[in-house]
Amino acid sequence: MDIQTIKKRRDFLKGNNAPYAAMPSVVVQSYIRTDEVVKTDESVMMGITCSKKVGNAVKRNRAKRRLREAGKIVLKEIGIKKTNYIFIARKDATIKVKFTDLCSDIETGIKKIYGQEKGK
RNA sequence: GCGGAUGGUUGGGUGGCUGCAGCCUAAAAGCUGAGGAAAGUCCGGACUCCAUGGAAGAUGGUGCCAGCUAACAGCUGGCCAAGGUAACUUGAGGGAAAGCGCCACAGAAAAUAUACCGCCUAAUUAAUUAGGUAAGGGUGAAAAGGUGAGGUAAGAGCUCACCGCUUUUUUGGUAACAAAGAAGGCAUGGCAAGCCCCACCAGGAGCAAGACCUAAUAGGGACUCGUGAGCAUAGCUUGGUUGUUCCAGACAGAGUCCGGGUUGGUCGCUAGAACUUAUUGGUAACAAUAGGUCGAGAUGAAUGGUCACCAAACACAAAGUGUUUACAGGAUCCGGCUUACAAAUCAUCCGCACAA
RNA sequence: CGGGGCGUGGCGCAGCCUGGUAGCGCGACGGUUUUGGGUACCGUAGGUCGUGAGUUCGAAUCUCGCCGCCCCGA
Repeated sequence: MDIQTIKKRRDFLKGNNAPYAAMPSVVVQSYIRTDEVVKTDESVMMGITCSKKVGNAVKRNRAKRRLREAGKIVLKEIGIKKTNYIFIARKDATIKVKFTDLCSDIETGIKKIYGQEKGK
């Protein structure tokens, strides 16, 4: 499966209105793309947000790397086509938590979002 | 041994599996892949554009002297002052007899001087008045040379000795400055990180600079000014030209508004005032010569995950186990400054104590 | 990459240029007025002036370094 990165600012802003799941180490947002332009592109897209609250440049870089690595592993398993996933790093927790816990947080976060939608 | 001073170095290491970015390639394989501060963005340059060059002013900066440097507010060496027993450290360290301003409160007086308590003389019963004086008291951060002696009605650089100060001469030093001599009898309170004066330096903007490609036969529309025109040959007037003015010079087009398209790609982009070793010159900063080396180039932005062993520190402590390993991540490049930094380590020097 | 501003009682601001006493409004607390509350009046407490140094006799104020926040231009 092909995993692309989200590069446009407006794609991130769409995530603000989308359903989200706040886990101890990460916040997950996700929505299904409906744009005319990206209709032909069926790949899974992943974006990472890492604000200044997380810390200095070293901490932000480390959080981004961990999320990128963990997101890749998880989305290979349960990623849905034509869907955008946004992972937001949290202060201290994203860096300090064990890698396997980070993966499981992302997985349960995604399942939470789409489980709720089906329930409604 | 204890306590200090100065300057420097390292900034955990090795390997396996799996991933990322660049180069190379048809593909694979392979190679390379953050720092001493990459940081803060505080200075200085290179580079690019403003066609170019010069001058002045404004504004800003620097400020003992000499040297180094591409340049600097940097560095090196020296001088002076302050601190320290010392090694050594710190210092925006020119000018207050160019001018303006300020010095709260207290105090007589805060800088053209003046006189509260005093001291002395005269008038005078006392008190007071007139005059002399600035030694003493008191105020203050600071009071118009200091100490001692002479002198005097009491005093006073009034006189003398020493110290300080000013002017000047000589000697040493490239210089800052130092030393010695002579003269003056004291004139010049402090603040310039208040305005200012003097000397020196600086054109502006910044890699989102700038250049090219694509969409695209990319350009179009409106207005204003100019290429020139007017007068009467000469000459005069009139355009913009990176923030002001002027001069030289170059240019033939320039400016404003409306509307349309893009938010893409390529270059700039890393071989350089580079790093390193040796020699020579220099007290040193540094320079020269010779040899060797090539060490990131991303653009929602690359170093991650995991395992094993070793190293150091700490805790529990019999082996061993557990925890920790700082500050911190390139964004055009370089030289500095400032700030942050676990732990380890090297060299030189000083003081005290003890031993020989 | 470049430029500018701010930090002062619990909150919002003066004072800084031109150095010497930190003040105003709201709020807090106590009292008076009222049957009670509000209003009004009187009084009281509360500030390392972001932080570290320097200049000065003396720094919220002047100068430099650092920290935090905000804004602007390309």
